[in-house]
Amino acid sequence: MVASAQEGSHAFGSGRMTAQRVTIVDAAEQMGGAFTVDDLAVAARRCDATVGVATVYRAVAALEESGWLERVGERSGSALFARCSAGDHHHHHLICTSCGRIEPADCPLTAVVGTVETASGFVVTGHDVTLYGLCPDCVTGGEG
Amino acid sequence: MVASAQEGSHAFGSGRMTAQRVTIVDAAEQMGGAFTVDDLAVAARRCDATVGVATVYRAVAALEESGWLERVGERSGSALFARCSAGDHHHHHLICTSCGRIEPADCPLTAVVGTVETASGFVVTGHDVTLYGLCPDCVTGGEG
DNA sequence: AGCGGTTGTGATAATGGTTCTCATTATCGG
DNA sequence: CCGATAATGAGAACCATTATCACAACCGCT
Repeated sequence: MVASAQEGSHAFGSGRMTAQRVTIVDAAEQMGGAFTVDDLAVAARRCDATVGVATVYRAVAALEESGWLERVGERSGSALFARCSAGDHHHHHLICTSCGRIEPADCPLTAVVGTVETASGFVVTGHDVTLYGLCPDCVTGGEG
Repeated sequence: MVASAQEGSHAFGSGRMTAQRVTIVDAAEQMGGAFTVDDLAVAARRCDATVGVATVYRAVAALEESGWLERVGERSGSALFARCSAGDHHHHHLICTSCGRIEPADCPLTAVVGTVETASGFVVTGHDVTLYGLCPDCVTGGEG
């Protein structure tokens, strides 16, 4: 399924669905795992060579705002983004250090925040959690 | 206690202990909570106006390498560092969103990693955790 | 279809943090 | 003190990101 400019409600939530944004959304959908803004710009330009860098940055910002994309870390100074497949649900990410695959993970912290608060005296209002490891494919394929 | 150039073993682990590095280490010790490289450079220059930015960056990199400093996040595009008071012990950080104070916290994840692994099929090999909240002082002083 | 207001676009300049360059200087073991 | 070499400082270079600005596309309205 490919994004369409005709949709009244789209990945951007509000805002106009322009041809460039369709291109960018399509490119993002075809990305496997995480990507930088530059990766996305390169991919988008394969469909429409006229798409400007600034447009990609703006589109990514808008897509992140709408929750369709999520910032999942960084790689050598560039922000990494990925499709968010977990919707509004509070979650974090499992990043495979072998193949780069990114999966959402239920927040493992809610159960232990109280313990941390008691131990530290802090009132915890938010947190970042990123788990690194090997995805099932890389575990079975790479072990041994 | 102030760093001394005479010590054979110092914050840098290996490498030469120069006057500039002493200045930088002293400045870092006098910082409360987290600071950017620029903050540190400004502070160091209050003692020795000739300390260059590049030197501070290099010193911070070396101090991070030796474990004496730790990268604890970022603020508006600049990396944040803080003295590591937890030594080699595996830990994370509690960052007060009100005063910026940073405290080490025991890792709350070890107990639940197994659950995540079972649920996801990933083999978790590492993780980043940062907790944001209000430190005891800001809770009692800022509430009500 | 025409209009006006708004939003998005693209090229490019600007910004800002960080790293690199390189000649010079300081440190350290002997 | 000496030689080897790591460290320094000034500024340029670098890179990701953001701002600027003139122009085009889109929307609702008539």
